[in-house]
Amino acid sequence: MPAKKKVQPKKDVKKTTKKAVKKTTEKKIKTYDPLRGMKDVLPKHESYWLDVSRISRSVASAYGYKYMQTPVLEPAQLFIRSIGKATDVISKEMYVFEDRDGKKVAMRPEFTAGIARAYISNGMHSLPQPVKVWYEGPVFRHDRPQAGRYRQFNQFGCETLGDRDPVIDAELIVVAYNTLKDIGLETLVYINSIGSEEDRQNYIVELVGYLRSKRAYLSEESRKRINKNPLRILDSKNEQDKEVVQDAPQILDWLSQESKDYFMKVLEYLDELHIPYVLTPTLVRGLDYYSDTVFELYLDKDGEEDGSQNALCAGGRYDGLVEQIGGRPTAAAGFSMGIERVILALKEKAQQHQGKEKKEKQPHLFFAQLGEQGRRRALFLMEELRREGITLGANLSKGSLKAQLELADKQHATHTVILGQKEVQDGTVIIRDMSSGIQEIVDQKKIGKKLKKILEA
RNA sequence: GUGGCUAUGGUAUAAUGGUUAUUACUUCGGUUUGUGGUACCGAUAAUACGGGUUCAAUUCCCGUUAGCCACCCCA
Repeated sequence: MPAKKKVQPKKDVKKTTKKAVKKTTEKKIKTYDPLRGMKDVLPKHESYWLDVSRISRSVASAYGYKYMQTPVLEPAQLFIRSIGKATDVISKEMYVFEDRDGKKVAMRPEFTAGIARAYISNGMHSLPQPVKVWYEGPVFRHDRPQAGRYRQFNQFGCETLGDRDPVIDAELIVVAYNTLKDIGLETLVYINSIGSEEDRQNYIVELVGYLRSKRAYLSEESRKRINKNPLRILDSKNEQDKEVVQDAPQILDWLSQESKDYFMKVLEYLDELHIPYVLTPTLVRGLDYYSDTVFELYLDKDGEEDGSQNALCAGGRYDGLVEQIGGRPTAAAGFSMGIERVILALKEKAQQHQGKEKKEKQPHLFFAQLGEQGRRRALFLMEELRREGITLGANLSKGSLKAQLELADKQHATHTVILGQKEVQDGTVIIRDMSSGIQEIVDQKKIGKKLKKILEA
């Protein structure tokens, strides 16, 4: 304590001098960064986001899926009941809080539960079955951020509710596969069946028995999981564990005949569709509601080993979920895709292929204006042109022609329309070819036609 | 949640226990007022935050925060 007291006065002196210096040199207001694990999507990445969105929705609707939205906020209990209290997603990752009425709410950690809830809330069981929907939007998980892993991220996904048929499972996989393919990513489908609830219970008993007998050879991590979550040991990355798992009983051998037949049908349909899949007996999903078919789509990197965050898409059947949250028994299945991961993969791919791909020069137009008269006339003319479907870049707040041409150049404009005092008087504009520098005087009434010609060329 | 690495203008970087913290790009302005892609000049702008050691810390130490990586888990 006495030592501390000695230091105290010194501190004060330092603080005041530092502050004094800061105050005179700058007035700094605290700035804010995005919250941990949250990302700004920047204009320069516009095309990634818009392309992925456009392609995924067009594939989904081509297969007959309809768009739907559910709220970001739902009763916390909905997710707890459906995903499972013991799962990591619920027990340590969900954003839960009390709203101003003291109601316990959660930000959705995934879409499926909300979709199932909406199916019940809106009496969708009285629609022709099955009901096929797609969705897209942000979900939230308070996990530790890493490459390809954020606390707020976006999912695109499809769900088919109200029927149980292997062809549905196969269709969902095709939609996921084709979406990624159209986006430009070749993937491999990893697939397994975890059977019915009963099958799984029987299997777990057997598995735990086996693991206990090999307890000594397991990693410390996995030993803890024997009782808590034995299925997860199956896809452990630990080398020791992998060896033990190799000889472990396989869930496929414990499926009921019905589940086995069902799964075989799914695989047959996939063969029919020429979808490359890898039968993966160790694939188990982290959410409680899955039953029978489960699958994941990974980037098809030939030879390379999968990183941990490479699952672009995952899904499966969840026949018990709707009933679990209070609806009538309703078979259902679906998948969801991590948009950030898809974009990450696209960016990596773009880097690899840099230089190989030609940059297509799309004609882009710029409108430069000079002086108050020119600006007024420009406002009017651009409005007219836009109505004709011609889009132009411009910066009306810039005064000098030099600055505007500079901007036109930065935007890779192929042609620039120039309008100054003189042109206002004459009722004309100058159209400048940016690569050759050749300029042409055009009557204002004919700009539309002229520009359309340029755009078509 | 656990462990490892990291933190300098908007971006990318240099350097240092001691004068005014380097350079490039970007942004903005200018090089005689109406012509860009080159050149030149100028302006803005940083040692993440808090504490400690020291006469002196951006530099060394500790904590916090954030980022990256691996694990856990997941999209």
